[in-house]
Amino acid sequence: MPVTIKDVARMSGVSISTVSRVINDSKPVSSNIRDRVFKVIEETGYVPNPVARSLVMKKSQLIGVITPGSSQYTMSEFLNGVEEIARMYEYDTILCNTYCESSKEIAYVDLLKSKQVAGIIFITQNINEELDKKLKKSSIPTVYYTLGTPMIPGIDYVDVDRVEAFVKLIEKVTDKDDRDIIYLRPEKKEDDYKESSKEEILKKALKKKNIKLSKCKIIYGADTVEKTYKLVESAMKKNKNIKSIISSIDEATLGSLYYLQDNGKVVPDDVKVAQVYETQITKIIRPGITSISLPLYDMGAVCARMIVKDIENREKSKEKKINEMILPYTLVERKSTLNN
Amino acid sequence: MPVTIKDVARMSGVSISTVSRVINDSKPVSSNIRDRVFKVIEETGYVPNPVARSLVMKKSQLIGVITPGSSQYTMSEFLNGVEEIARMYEYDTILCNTYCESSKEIAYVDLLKSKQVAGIIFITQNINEELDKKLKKSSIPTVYYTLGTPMIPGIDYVDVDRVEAFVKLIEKVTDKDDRDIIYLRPEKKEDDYKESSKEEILKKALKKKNIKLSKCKIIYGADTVEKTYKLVESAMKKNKNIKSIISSIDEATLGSLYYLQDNGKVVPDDVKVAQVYETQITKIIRPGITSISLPLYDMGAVCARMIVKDIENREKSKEKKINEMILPYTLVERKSTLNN
DNA sequence: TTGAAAGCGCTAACAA
DNA sequence: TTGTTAGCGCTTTCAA
Repeated sequence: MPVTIKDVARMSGVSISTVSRVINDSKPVSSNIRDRVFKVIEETGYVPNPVARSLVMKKSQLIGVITPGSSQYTMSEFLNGVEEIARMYEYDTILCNTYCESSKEIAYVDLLKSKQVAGIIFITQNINEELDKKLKKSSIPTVYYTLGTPMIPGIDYVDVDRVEAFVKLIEKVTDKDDRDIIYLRPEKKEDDYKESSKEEILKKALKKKNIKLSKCKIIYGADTVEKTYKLVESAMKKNKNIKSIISSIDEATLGSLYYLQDNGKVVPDDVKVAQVYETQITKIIRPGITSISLPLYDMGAVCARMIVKDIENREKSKEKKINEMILPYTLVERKSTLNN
Repeated sequence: MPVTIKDVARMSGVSISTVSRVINDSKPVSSNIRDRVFKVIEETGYVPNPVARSLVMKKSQLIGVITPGSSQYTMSEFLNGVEEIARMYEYDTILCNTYCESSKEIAYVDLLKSKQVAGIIFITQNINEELDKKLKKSSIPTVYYTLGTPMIPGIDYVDVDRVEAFVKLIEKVTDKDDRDIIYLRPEKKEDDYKESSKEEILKKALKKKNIKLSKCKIIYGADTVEKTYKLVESAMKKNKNIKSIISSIDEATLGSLYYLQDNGKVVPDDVKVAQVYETQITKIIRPGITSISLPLYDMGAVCARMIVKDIENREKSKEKKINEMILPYTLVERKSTLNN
C-alpha cells in the first residue's frame, strides 16, 4: 500500500490541504509545519499520486508524440532528444507510430485527447490541415516536425533550412564544368511526401544554383543496391557526361558505388557521390560520403522545450505566439566529393 | 468540455452506474437501455476518462518499458513489436532510456511505480537482482529481455538460444581444416555486459564445437573502422593462419573487409567473415555478411503479450507461473562465408 | 496561516 | 436489472 497524502497529513498532525500546499508550494505555510511535513514525507517516502493529480487538474504530465515510425536512426535520435528534455520537465512521452498512415494519425489524436495529454509533438510527412484545426479547437498545444511538405501558417515547428543545405550539397558534387547530375530515389509511393519533398527541395536548390533542370535527371526505382546498380549502369551508358550522383538512401549510395568500382570509375575523381542526409553508413563506408548532417537530437530537444513552454503559457493563459525554430545543420564533406 | 459519464447518464435517462455497466459490459443491462446508452455515446462521442478509471482501479493502462537506449536498429525494432501489441490490448507504453546506467534503472522503477504502471518490460544488459526483488515485492508484473548476463531463476523472459546460434555461426566461418579465428570486439568498458556476454557465449560455443580456445583469439579495441583495420593488420601479420574473422559490430566488419581488400585477400576464399548479429549493413554491403538474424519485432511482441497476460492473471489473482519464451533465430548465410 | 469540504470522472458494493 | 452512494488521491475554494 503506497503512502497517500492522508497518511502524511495524519502523521504530521495537519490537514491534507496543508500537505498539498507544502508539496506544491502553492500557498504560504508556516515554516515549522512545513519542516514537519517534509520530515514525514522523507520518512515515509511519500510520492504524490500523479493519476489523482491529473484527474483534478484535468491535465496529465504526458506528452503525446505522433511519429511515422521510430525505427530509422534519424527518427530515434530525434525521439531521444524529445524524451530526455521532456523528462527533465517531468513529462512522460507516449509514442504513437503511424507508419505514415493518415488514418492512424487521426485515431491517435483522438486517443491522445482522451488521455488528456498536455501537448502533442507531431512528426509527419505532410501536415493534415483538417487535423490541425481539430487540435487547435481542442486547444492542445502542438509542435510540428515536418519531413515533407512545407509548413502551413500559424503553427509551431522545428526544422533546418533544407533548401540552403541542399544548395550546399549540390555545390559539393558539381564543379564549374558542365557535368550532368543524377538524383537517385526510391520508387514513388503514395503518401511518400518525404521523398517527394526532397525532390521539391532539390529543384529549388538547382534553381538557386542556376543549374538547368535538364542537367539533373531524377531516377526512380533506386530502392535496393541491385536495382540501383542497374539504373546507374543504364543511365551512365546513355549519358557519358554524368559525373555527379546524389542519392537519397543508403541502398542507392552503395549501389552506385559498386557500379562505379566495377567499371573502373574512381570516386571522387571520375564521379562525385553524395547522399542527401547523413546516416551511420555514410560515415563509415569507404569512401566516406558527403552529406547533410541534421541536428537530430537537438531538434527533438527543442520540440520538447517548445511544447513545455506552450503548455505553461496556456496554463497562465498568456496569449499564444507562434514559434518557428530553424536550427543549424552541418554539411559534412567527405572523400566522395573531395577535389584533390 | 469533454462529455462525461454523468452527461451520458442524464441524456439517456439512467444512472451513471448503468452507463458504467454498459461501457464495461460488467453486469447485465437490459438490451433496450443498453441500446439507448450506446446511442447517446455515439451521438456525443463520449470516451471514458482513463485517468479517472486508473484512479479508482489503482492501475493504469500503461506499460513501462525500461531500455538501455532506443537508437540502435536492434532495439527499435523490438520496441515496435512491444508498442504494437501493447496498443492492441489497449495499453500505452512509456519508454525510459537508461543508457546502461544502473542508477537510472532504479530511478525509473520508482518513477514507473508512482505512475502506477500495470507492468514493466525490462530490457537490460544484466539483471539487477536487488531491483528485481523490489519489483516482486511491489508485485508489478515484469518481463525481461536480457542482452547480457544469464537469466536468474524465477523471472519471466524472452530470448533466443544464443549459444546454439553462435555455434552455427562458428560452423560457417570454420572448416574442417585447422584455421585460426579472430574475434573482434570493442574495448572493454565498465557495465558493458552486452559485449562481455557475447564473449561468454563465444567461449561456450567454441567448447561445444571442440575448438581449442587457443585457436580463437579475442581482440579488443575494434571500435572504429580505422582501429580495426590496424588491429587486423597486425594480427594477420603475426599469424598467417588466420582465415576466419568474427566481428561484433559494423565498424569492425568494415574495417576487416577493407584491410583484406587492400591486401589482395578474397572474401570468402582466403578469409571468411561473419558478424554476430545482423544489422542493416550486413545485409546490403558487398560481400553480404553472414550473421545471426534475431526475430526482434517478434521478441518485442511476445514480451508485450506476456506482460498483458501477467497483468490479467494478477487481476484474477491466479497463481503466477513463470514464463520463459525461447524464440527461433535464423542464421543467414551470405557470401562472406560461402564455399564455392 | 490553517482546516473543512466539495468535486475531478469513474467503479463497485450495497440496496431496492 | 437498476439506482444510490462511497471513495480512489488529490487540488482548491471558502471559512475560520
